[in-house]
Amino acid sequence: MGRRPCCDKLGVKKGPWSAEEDKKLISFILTSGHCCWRAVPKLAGLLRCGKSCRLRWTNYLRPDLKRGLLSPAEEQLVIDLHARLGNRWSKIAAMLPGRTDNEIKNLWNTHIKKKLVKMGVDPVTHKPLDRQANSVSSQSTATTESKSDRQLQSRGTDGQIQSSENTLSPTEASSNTDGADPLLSCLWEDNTSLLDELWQFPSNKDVDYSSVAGQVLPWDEGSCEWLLDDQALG
DNA sequence: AAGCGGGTCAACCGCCGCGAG
DNA sequence: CCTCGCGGCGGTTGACCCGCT
Repeated sequence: MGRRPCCDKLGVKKGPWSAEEDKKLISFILTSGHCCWRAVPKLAGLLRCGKSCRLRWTNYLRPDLKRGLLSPAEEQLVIDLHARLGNRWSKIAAMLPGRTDNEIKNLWNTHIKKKLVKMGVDPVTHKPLDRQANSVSSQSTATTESKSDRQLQSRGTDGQIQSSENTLSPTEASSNTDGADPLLSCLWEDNTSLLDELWQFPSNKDVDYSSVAGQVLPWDEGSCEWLLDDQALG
């Protein structure tokens, strides 16, 4: 016997979400919340699996999502956190307000990973590739994570992290968040008033993310120790 | 202009952990 | 203590886009 599917596969729609479905999901969650994801599609009148609804909401429709490219500082933080946490994307995402685990995971796999390899850094161990080969052969355990972090940071001072690939200035990065998906902005226009009443956190329109992307962030200081100290990360 | 290949990202799949019964 | 159901997580897939030849 195989594993029981998460939802009744019969009559469950798959694939990309339509504007109509998005609208239904948004208005349902804004008015009723999501007590139980399994029940959401039925109550919202969607032919979708509960998981699919949750994913769509958390990764795309959530009002506190920050869209657009990661700022160099955010990118550096992702690298730093990955060196400590590994592929625990949800934990990493938790440190980046408005970013989703899926988004960071995608970014890591498509962009940062290659960038690190290009820089000669192993994206898995965060150690220099050549040195790592030596350490593997000599079974050296002397290199600690913090050490590799420092190596990474020092590379940053060489202009590698803030390399020409990262030509996006903070202001450009923040302006990217303004260029929201036309569909989303359309959807949110319909719900803005509702949203303001129902949500504690502000909508995309109300947030000046330039204050995040453009100003000096705590992790700009070159370390996110304070974050890691404060949070229980298992 | 058409074909191809690489990059990007939304979405799915299946496993895992946790809490309730 | 055990079982079951649910939400969450990470890996993977596939459609779409874009630049290059």
